Amino acid sequence: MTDTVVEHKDEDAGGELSERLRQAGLRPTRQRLALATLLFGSGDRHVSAEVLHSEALTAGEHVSLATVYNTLHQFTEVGLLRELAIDGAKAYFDTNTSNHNHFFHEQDGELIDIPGNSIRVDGLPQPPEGTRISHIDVVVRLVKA
Amino acid sequence: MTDTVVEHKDEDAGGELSERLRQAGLRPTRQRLALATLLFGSGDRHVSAEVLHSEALTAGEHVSLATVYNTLHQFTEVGLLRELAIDGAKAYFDTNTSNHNHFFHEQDGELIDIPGNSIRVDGLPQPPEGTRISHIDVVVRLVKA
DNA sequence: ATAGCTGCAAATGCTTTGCAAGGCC
DNA sequence: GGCCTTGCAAAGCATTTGCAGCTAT
Repeated sequence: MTDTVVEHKDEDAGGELSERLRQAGLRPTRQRLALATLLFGSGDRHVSAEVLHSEALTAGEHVSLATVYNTLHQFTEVGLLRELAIDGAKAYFDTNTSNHNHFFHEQDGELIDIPGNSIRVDGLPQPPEGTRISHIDVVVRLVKA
Repeated sequence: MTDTVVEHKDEDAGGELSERLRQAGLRPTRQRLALATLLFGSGDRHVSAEVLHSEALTAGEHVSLATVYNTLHQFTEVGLLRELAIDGAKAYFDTNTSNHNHFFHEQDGELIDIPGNSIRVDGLPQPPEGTRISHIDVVVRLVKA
């Protein structure tokens, strides 16, 4: 009854990630812990399903692509991630769920955070009847100078 | 040699759309005129390929879906349309190419223009070395109140 | 034990492409 | 006539789904 969860080779030493998942109502499975470690282990990140999947494989954790998609959406539902609709073709997920915005380099497809406190948006018209503002996305699109 | 172009039942009476296409370097074919009429005949619009395609069919003009896609992209290249990346799954094209922004109703998928002069964005950080700002997209996401 | 997860492969939905036939200048 | 366009069907991608087997509690 003492050392129940210690078995993985990842950095979730104190079970912090397990706890975080549990509090979100998600079972801390091997796959979810592996993905959570990749996502939250090293500062703010922007990932696509494909990239996260190959990172998991590279890290020696077998996770199917379908599970990566499921997990990204589940994490998004419980507020651990934010989904970004920037590029059309593929979906990006942002580990920084606080209020902030993005530079998007149209040629490279690169995405860079802009701290939430630097940009201010003024002059918003009243939202239409029966709706309220969920949030405001500002994407500053860049091209080569 | 007199009445060469008059044959279509659309509203391009004076051949204005033909001229507009020609000036953009696109031949004014039946299909492109039909789509241009739908797009530019009635104020600012946001359309998906699918919607435009069925409108064309309803209007009695046969246009293949592939041609709708081709045409939307060609119009975008020559600046007649602007492509919007708002929703991930499908691409929207905006007939209003001037500087303005959008309300997006996340539940309905509805898109509403915000006049370009009402919103002001302050506090933009310097763009990264070697890049310049192409444009800034502001999407105000709405949910049911 | 059992409700929840995962993996595989098939299916889906939007978009693009290849290529032969047709249309505009 | 010659090059641009179109249409069809097939191919392509990212993503989702169905379902049998596995796992955390």
